[in-house]
Amino acid sequence: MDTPEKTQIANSLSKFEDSPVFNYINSLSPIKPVKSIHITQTFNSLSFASLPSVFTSPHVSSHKESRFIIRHNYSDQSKSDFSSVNGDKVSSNEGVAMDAGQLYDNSADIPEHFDPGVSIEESSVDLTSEQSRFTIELPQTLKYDSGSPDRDPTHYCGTEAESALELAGTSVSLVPVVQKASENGSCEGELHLQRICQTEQNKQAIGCDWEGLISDAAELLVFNSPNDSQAFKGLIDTPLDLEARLCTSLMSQFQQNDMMDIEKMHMAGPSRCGEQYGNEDQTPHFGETSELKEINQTQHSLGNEDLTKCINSDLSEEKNYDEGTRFSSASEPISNLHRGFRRRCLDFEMVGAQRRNTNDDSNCSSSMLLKSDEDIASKDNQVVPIKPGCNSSRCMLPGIGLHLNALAITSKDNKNVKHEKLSCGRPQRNLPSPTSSLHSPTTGHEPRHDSLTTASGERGTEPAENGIQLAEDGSQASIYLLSEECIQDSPKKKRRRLEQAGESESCKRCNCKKSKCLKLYCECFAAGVYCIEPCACQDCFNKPIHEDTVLATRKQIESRNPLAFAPKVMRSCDSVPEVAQDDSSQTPASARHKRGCNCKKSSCLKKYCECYQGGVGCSINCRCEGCKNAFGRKDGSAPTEIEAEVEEDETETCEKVTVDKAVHKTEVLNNEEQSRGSALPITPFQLCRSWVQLPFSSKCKPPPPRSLLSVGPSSVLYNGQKYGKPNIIRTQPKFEKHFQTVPEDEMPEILRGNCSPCNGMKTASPKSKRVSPPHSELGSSPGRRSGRKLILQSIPSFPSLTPQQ
DNA sequence: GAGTTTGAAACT
DNA sequence: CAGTTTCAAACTC
Repeated sequence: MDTPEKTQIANSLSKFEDSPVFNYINSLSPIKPVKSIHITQTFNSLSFASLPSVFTSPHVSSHKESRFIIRHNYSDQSKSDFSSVNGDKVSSNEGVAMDAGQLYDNSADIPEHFDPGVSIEESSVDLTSEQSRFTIELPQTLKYDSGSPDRDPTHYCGTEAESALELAGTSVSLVPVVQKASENGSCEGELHLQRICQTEQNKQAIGCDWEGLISDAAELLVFNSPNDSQAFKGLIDTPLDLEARLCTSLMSQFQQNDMMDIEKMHMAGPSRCGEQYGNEDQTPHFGETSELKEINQTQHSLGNEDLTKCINSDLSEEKNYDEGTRFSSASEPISNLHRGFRRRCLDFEMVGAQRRNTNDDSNCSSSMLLKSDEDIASKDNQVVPIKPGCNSSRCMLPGIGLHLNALAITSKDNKNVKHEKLSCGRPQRNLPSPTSSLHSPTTGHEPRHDSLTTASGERGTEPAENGIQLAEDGSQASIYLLSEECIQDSPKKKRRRLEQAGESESCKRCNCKKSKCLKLYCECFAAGVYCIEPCACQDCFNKPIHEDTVLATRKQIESRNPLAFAPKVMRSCDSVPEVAQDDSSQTPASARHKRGCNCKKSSCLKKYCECYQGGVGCSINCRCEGCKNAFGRKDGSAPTEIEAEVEEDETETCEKVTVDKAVHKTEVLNNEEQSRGSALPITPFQLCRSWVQLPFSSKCKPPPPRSLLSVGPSSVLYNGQKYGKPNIIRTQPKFEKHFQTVPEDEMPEILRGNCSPCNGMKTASPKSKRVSPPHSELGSSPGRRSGRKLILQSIPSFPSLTPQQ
């Protein structure tokens, strides 16, 4: 599309390139220029939305990922331009990203990426051009559309170079597919991508309204990029239907927030759309603000906005779902978390995401790239579930943006997903994490549920269908299943969700009565998410309405303990897969509780024990008495068994192996490490990074969320559990459920990764109840080193984030 | 669903 | 830093 639009885009691109932020980003980490792009965007976004202390919190970083940022950028700038620009840059960046990816492992894949990238660019260009058209037209007619669509496209092209590339690849293929799909309107399950494309096409044809959908799809694609083609297809397919449904039902509420939610979802992970929407209506998450406002304005302007949003939400959800499925394959546990994230993700989560981006970029980007590669390969297959591909380093990657997504899917709900997720996924409580949950497909799910719940009735029937289809497809199926469940508004389902979510933490619900949900007692608050419907809290101040209060309180708490909002369970390695691979064996404990537990009566066999709850074995840091932690005792006895088994499996599944090793090592190493007292000073940034790196990751956020973020660890635990079938307690911790399916990738990463982060976290913790020994992990594990390098690189990004705050 | 237990978080 | 209190989740009945 050589049209003037392109020229505009090119100009915008040049602007971006010229922008100091962009340059800064590029300079930051050699690892992933692509991410840098994101970052830049994030920065922009950040500037828009005040990302207060939240960002500072590691938690946040972990959870959120590029998405938010990206979107923000989009929102900020002419999206179309962005997209085009991004596309161009992406190509260039891709090279960098590719390099990073190569570093990680996927050198082989890189070429593929490039190719896809090229194709992608073209495709992106087309999209952008189309989008630009829309934008142009829309402004006239529908402004809001331009925003969403543009953004999406931009996301597509520019946001995540990796994803973009991947997406581009997918998108390209998708477009045709979509068309076909639109014509045929066939298989929803298989052809999410097609649907998306269709939706896009339709939108184009239709106009602004659809643009939003398209953009959503694009976003989804971006996030899902890896497996996108499939996921997208599914998304696309469903979206149309869903759109109609959702739109009708949800139109009123979601519109504005959807974008944000989606973004958040991506970042944080799945959370209930409905809830989020509801909340968002009141107020966006912590971070939401300027961007949302802008979006909202634009959207509001259009009556169709609702529809678009709905669609977008749907798409995003679908995407999320898809991602979730994919990622779920990678990171299962995330699913639940994602839900919560999505709906409630706070801005800081965004920040976290950003951080993640930086960190994850290395990891994620690599992961993304890897995924993308895989995806690309899989794309051809269309529906092919991601699975094991992940075995390779890529598996790890999944976590990055996807972790949240993965979390979104509850193990129970998504059996298929679990299997698929094997590749990589990460549960994160905080989710804030994690992770960021960039994509947080799960969030998409949940949100959907919430929102859908209302609409669910509408969808309700379909879900089953979708579910079936999805079942076939696997990842998608899982997504659908989730969506179905979510959709099914029946209280029981909700309950299940909540329960699951609660377990997973993704959908945390609190029951605070005296803390006003402004203390770490409150799980929601601790996880960096707003309280939502399911919460039974009293006098709750943890709501968007009280954003200022929440932020202030958060700052306070963080001032006391910078790591307060960091995931309790640390995944040591988020860093690069490469490292993870190397480290896997070396790294002591892939996941450990940040501070360690202090159990005296529970023998670390009940959820009272945070370690157990997080699915992590107790470590030296723990001061527990009579530790019988099924995931790993202080002494390491129990875990060893599991580990041994795991090891056996490892041979088969590298990831698993790594995890187990990690566990063993962690235990053993922990001892060693403790003795060593790894010096790696864990600065908050590092911690954050670590979080970010957390594949969950996130996670983040932990996403970030204490537990959320802990995803990484949980994954580890899971790994151990999974692998360690023997002693494993059936009552798996929240994470465990997720992890059951936990993708190997995650595990490997964690294992590989090195656990430095954890250590850092521990050390960083102000209270420092726990011992700092963990440092050893970082230092000890080679992988860690590599991870650190990455971290360092990524670090620069952080500063920017905080400053923005 | 109410009550108890538990351990983290917060406070002193 | 240690001890105590507060709090809410986890658990039990």
